[in-house]
Amino acid sequence: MKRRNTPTTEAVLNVLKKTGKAMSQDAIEQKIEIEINRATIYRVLNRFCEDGILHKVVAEDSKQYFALCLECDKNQESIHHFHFRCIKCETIECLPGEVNFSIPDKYKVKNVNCVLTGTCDECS
Amino acid sequence: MKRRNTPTTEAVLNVLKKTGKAMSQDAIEQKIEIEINRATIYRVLNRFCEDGILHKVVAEDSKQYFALCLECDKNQESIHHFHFRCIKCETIECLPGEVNFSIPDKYKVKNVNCVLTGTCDECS
DNA sequence: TAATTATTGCAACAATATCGCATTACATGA
DNA sequence: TCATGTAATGCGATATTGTTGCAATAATTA
Repeated sequence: MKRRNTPTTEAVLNVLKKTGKAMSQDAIEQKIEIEINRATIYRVLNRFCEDGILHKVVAEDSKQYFALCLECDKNQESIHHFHFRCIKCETIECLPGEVNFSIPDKYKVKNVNCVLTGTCDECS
Repeated sequence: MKRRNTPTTEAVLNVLKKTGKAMSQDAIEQKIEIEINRATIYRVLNRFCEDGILHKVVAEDSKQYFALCLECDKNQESIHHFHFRCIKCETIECLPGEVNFSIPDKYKVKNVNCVLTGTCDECS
């Protein structure tokens, strides 16, 4: 299934590039210039995730946030990093540090979802 | 506001003690002997969280999971640990390791939500 | 330019979680 | 033991988030 370039896909990517942060569908819809259906935004976001262009985090507000994969490796085995969610400015940013954990051999970790919540630099 | 002992509160606590894992409202409702309303279970769980008896994690399935605070300190500053969610047996367990992260000074972390997902010891 | 098929919008749906309000029942003091 | 204040509960309604089916649209390419 080959992907197609559409105004929608470009607009979504541009918003994410511009803010440089992880955003929810809702936040994206608000910041975007053109009008895009909610379901479509989700589909675009999920498609980008499949393609390794975006990654998804679920914060403890139970919402999904999507961000550009920068240092993420395209060869699947992405380096998992922490995310910081500021409750004041309501943004989520990817933190540079890698997530380290130790776990018994037999356990197989397929996904890592780490979000720290609090107030960020500017809001503290 | 003084807490009261009710069959509901005891039943919920007992289920969590018995399994020793983090459970969702749904899982608790299924395992419990008596019939308790959904909203009530949520209220009981949230009350226990306020009292520092339980702690809550949100997994990347966007659901809330509640577990007994064992090594959690009652003096608020609880030691944050990783959680492991097995997609096969659909349970979440608290891992012993502490979550270590570094973050710029001005940032203030108020909550840590870390969930690893995959297959556990028994299901691998 | 026509044809193929990925993409979109709309509406409906599912699931999780919360809230208001009337009712019930726990716990305490008399 | 009983009466009373009020925390806890059940019910229904509601909010929010995210997904899906289907028909219509539009991007690619030959």
